[in-house]
Parts: sequence; structure tokens; C-alpha cells
Amino acid sequence: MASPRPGSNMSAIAAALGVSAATVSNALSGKGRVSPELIEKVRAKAIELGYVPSLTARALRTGRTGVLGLVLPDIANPLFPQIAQAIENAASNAGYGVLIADSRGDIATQTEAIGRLLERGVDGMVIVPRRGTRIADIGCPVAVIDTPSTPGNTVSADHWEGGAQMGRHLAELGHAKVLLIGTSISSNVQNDRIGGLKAGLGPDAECETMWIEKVEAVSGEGCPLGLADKAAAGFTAFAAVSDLSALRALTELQRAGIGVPEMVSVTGFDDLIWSPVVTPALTTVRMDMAAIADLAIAALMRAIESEGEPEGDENEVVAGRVTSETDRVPMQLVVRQSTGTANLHASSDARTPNKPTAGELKS
Amino acid sequence: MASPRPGSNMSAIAAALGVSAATVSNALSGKGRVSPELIEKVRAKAIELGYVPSLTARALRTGRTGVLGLVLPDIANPLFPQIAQAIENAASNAGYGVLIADSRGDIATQTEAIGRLLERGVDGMVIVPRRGTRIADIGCPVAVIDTPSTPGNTVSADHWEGGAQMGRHLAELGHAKVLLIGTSISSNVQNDRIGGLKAGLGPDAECETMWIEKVEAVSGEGCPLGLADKAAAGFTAFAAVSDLSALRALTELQRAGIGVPEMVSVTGFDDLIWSPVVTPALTTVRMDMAAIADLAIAALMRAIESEGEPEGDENEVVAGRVTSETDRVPMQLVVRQSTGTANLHASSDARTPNKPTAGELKS
DNA sequence: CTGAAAGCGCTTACAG
DNA sequence: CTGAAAGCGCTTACAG
Repeated sequence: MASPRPGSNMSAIAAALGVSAATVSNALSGKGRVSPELIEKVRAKAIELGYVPSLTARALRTGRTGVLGLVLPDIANPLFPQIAQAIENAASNAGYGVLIADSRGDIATQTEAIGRLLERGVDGMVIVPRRGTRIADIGCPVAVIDTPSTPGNTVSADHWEGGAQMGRHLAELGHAKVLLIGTSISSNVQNDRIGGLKAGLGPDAECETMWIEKVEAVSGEGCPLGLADKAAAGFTAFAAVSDLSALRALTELQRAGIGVPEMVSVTGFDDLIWSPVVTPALTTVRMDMAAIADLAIAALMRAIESEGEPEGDENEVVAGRVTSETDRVPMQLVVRQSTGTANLHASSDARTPNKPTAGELKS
Repeated sequence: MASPRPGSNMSAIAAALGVSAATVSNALSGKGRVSPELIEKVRAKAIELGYVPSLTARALRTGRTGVLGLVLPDIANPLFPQIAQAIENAASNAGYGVLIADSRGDIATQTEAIGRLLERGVDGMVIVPRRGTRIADIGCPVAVIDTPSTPGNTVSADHWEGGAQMGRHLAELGHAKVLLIGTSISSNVQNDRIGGLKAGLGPDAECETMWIEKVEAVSGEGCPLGLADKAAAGFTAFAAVSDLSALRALTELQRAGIGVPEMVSVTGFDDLIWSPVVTPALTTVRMDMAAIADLAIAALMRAIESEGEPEGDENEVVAGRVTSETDRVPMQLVVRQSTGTANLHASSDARTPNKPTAGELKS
């Protein structure tokens, strides 16, 4: 049912009170000029009758649905829960509902998903684009959450600065030979993080970037990254641009008998759910998703507001697109147990001490 | 805007063709009896004008919004992405949109969230209840996804049987002293999994259940579970009812120098994103979320269909609640490298061989 | 096979 | 301060 159970509508209230529906509407919305006493009577009767406004009817009349679309590049991304929760919360505080659309990592599906959202008449949408894809003007207000270096971005964490914080942290611990680990060479977010890491580590640090393949979810052994060799080659820190890669590195190193953090340090990004849970807990950098979501929703609200207005000279919104400079939300370094000073390691040689012999391994 | 950009509506098509809006509606919906030629002409004109139906207007008229609500107990749950993706996909195949609602683990918030969804006029909702909470009749069709032993459940994985599969797998490997690890003693899902595990392990196996606290996301050291001591006490397998706990166990054991799987085996549940990625990859049990989602949506569709009908004697739907027996979807055991035979371990004593000395540990 | 009319529940100018 | 009227875009009996 478009209007919820308690079958009461404005006409019912109007009839019960012997006034017109228009007056009920004005009284309830507070917009029209209705006498205080009448407003009170209307309110009371509305409650008595269990009145629930029909958002559908309001939408038809006003042209606003009160619904926002949330387009995610790949719902299976472990970061998604944080984003969805933050957006849902911010939207709901602003009185909006959130319709989800999953683009399954596919560009065609993303376009389809956006189309479905448009058909449903969303007032605006929040899009986390597939790495690097640019969102065309789609005729409705859009807020893009990616990274400041993505053209058309609206708001995002300052990934570069987050990387720089992490780089500085590692540099302070004495790490001078660091392996940077990424999964997608075309990702703006990852490149920004890596750029920041290098900058934070400083010009004297020796950095190597390793782009790794995503593990297929088959039951076969995930291909080892050869990190033990890297440790043997003198790398004392492994800085991944995602907690998932960091976890992969951490367990591979541990498995090889390389102690973290006393032999090498491991760091990630995003403070995903398992980061505080593993042993040693992962040092990482956290985004302020709540702040990002609030800014994204606020930008959308502004764009929606000014939609009806004539093409103003305030070129804040062009063709429904928020074009003001990207809002950069600071990231926060979270230091846990997976990082330590490089000293211990630097003095010893890098053989893998406790590595199980081949015979001990099962497969 | 409630109706998307291409400002065309049925009246525009009707006017352009010199027919009535009713005929356009009938032609487009295929319901009314309109001549094939006219149908073709209407279709062509609709495309030419870029006609997009107003779902809002249709909703107001028909009383159906074409939107379903998805209520999650806690959007931050790592299982959420799988669920949301599957539900979104199934709903969208059925022509429905999905509005999300997060109850943040809080019962009051859950009620609020359901209320907001109701106000928005959802045609039905999929609810994954907070552990054990029973969903009251809320006056709209509801599909509950929890576990078969939850009263009022609609469809879910057969958690008990999944546990039994895992139990049998461990038993076959020779494990006879197993530590079961759960996080919520009041969770029906976890209790079913544990019940299945015990049954699968058989009456001769020695089982102990450990209920652990969730780790606070602070930067302090997550409290160790003392699993090394358990290993020393002769436990050869650690079966967690969630991959998150399994990961916690795996890293704690590895950190303590206890080799997995050659010393002890570790298993989880749900095949969460990191399970194939860690070393050793985690043996786990996977739900068929797509099948669960399809069944949930199908149940909802049936309930929505029969909503208008008189109180039939087909007591499949009572007060909008699907009361037919729970659909149990089988779970699938995924064997990876974290499980091995208990033999190696059983022959040695259980001292932790490679444990770093206190001095080597940083904190 | 096709059309005229009513109405879903609301809001918004416009009169009184 | 309050009311009568129109209309958002569609669908659904009911006539022709």
C-alpha cells in the first residue's frame, strides 16, 4: 500500500473537524497561516486518527520523492558497510530515504543502475564511482565520493594526506626500505595513497610498489606474494593501501615465521572490521565516513534546493552537478601493534627464523 | 523531480497521436484490449518522446510503490554486503527497488527504521532481525531471514546442517578435542551452528564452547583469547561460528608460533571476503545468499499478490505474515588450507614450539 | 476496440 | 485566517 495501514488521510481529519483539507495541510505543514488553536486541534485529531502522510501523494504533487539513490561500484567491497551506514544515517537525518543500486563492478551495470534510480524519481544520488570512471551529467543532482584528484569529485577523504601520515609514522620508526602494496594501478584512490606514503616517508626512503592480483575466491591456495623474500631483501615495512592487502601480507609473513612487528611492520588503510581484531592488531588510517556522508548529503540538499531556481549566476551547480571544489575530509592515523621500530630488524639479518620446513606444511 | 527529465507523459503521447490517455495506458501496459497497430504506434511514439512512466503517479493510483525495504540488524556486519547485494539483485529482477534501513544493532532504532519504511509505503520488507528478536506484525508483508529455529522465520541457510558438515569434516580429519568459538550466546544462528558442529563431530568428540567478547575498536591490544593454552591443553581444532572469530583465532595462534594447519586446525563460517585471502586460507561454510534472496523475494511477491484478496482459506499469509514453513537453503563446505589432520599434532606434545619469547615481543 | 470520467492524497495559488 | 478548486500522472471500471 502506498499509504500505510492506519487508513486515515487529510480528508478524514478535515471531515472530522469540519474544515477543509487545505487547512489541514497548512496546519500540519506550518506553512499556511492558520490560527494556533486550529493547528492544535488538527494536530490532535491527526494523532487520534493515526494519520500518516502519504509520501507518494506528496511526491506526485511536489515533484520531489524524498528519496536519494546510493550507487556503489561493488557492494561486496568491505568498505561498503561503513559507507552505506553513514549515508543512510545522514540521509535519514535530512528526511530522505536511500535506495541502493549495485553496479557489480561493471560499467554497463552501473549505467543501468543509475537509470533505474532515475526512473524511480530519486531527487539526487550519491555515487562512489568505479575506479576512475567519470560520471556523465545524468540530469539529477549527483554527489561523487572518490578522491580529490578525480575530476568532478564532490567530497572524499584526503587519501593523499592519509598516506602521508602513515609514511611519516613509518619514517619516524626508522623504516627506510618500504614495500608499498596496491591492487589496482588505475585507481585514483590507491595512487593518491601511494603518493602520500612516498611523500611522508621522505626522499631518502627506498620505496618499491607491488601491484598484486586479487585472489580468486576458489578453494585453491591464494598465490603467495613472496613477501618473505622481500623481507630477506631488506624491506622492513609493508604498507598496503587497503586493510585487505595488509591482512594478506600480515598472515603470509606470520606464516613464514617472520614476526610482526618485531621483524617487520605491516600497515593498511580504512580500518576495516578485522583490523582491531587480528593479532597483532593492524596499524591503519581511518576515514571519517560520517563527515564525508554529511558533506555529500549537504551538497545534494543544496543542489536539490536550487534546482527549481532559474540558472543563477552562483555557478555552484551546473546542470545538476555540484562543481564546487572538492571537500577534503582529513583521515586519522590509528596506530596499533603491527608497527614497530625498524631497529631490531636492521641489526639482524633477514633470514626467516621460524619458518616451518617444507615437510611440516600440508599442501 | 518525481518524473525523470524527458518531460514526456502519457497525455503528451495521447495528444501527439490523437487518442486518449486511457488508450495509451492500456497499450503500454498490454492489459487493455487495444488493436495491435495502435499498440505499435503508441510504443513508437513513447520511445520517440523519451517517455518514462511516473512510478510515483502509478504508486498513488495503484497503492503499490514497487519498493521493498531491507532492514539490517547492523549494517556494519561483514556479512551485510553479501546480503544486500543478493537482495538488491533479486528485488531488481522482480522489478522492485530496495530502500535500506539500518538498525545499528539497537532494538529501538530497528522499530524506528521499520516505521520510516512503512511511511515511505514499501510494499513489503526483508528483515534480518537482531539476534533473536521477534518481528511483530507490522501490517505489511515481511520476510524474515534468520535461522529455521527462529519462530516466524521465512527463509534462511540451514545453519545447523552447515555446522554438521563442518563437524564431520573435522571428525574425518581425526579431531576429537575441539574448541567451539562463538560471540553471542543469545544468537539463534550461532546456537544452531554450534549444535550442528557438535552433532557432526559425533558423541565421542570432546567439545568446549568459548563465548568471546567482541573487540572494541580502540587502538589498544585486543584481549588475547588464550588459545595457545588451549592448544597446550590438547585442543587440535578451533571451530569458530564466524569467519571474524576464526581470523582472530588464526592470527592469535600464528602469533604464538602455533602452526596452522600442521599443529591445529581453524575453521570459520560465511566465507567472508578475507577467508580466501589469508595464509593459510580459511576453511569455512558458505551460504547461498542468492538462493536465500530469491526465496525471500518470492515469498514477499506472493504475500503482496494476495494482499488485496479476501481472507482466503489458504492460510499461507496471516496478517501479511508469511507463515509457511521456513525454507532451508543448504550451506556449502569450503575446504581450504586452514584444516589438516589431527595426527601430526596428536603425536607431539602440545607445547607451543615457535612462540617468541617475552623479550622479543614489543608490547 | 476506444474514450470520457473519476479519483489515488496531497499542495498550491487564488479568492473570500 | 480559512475554503474551493485545480492538478501532479497514472489506472480502472464503465460506456459506447
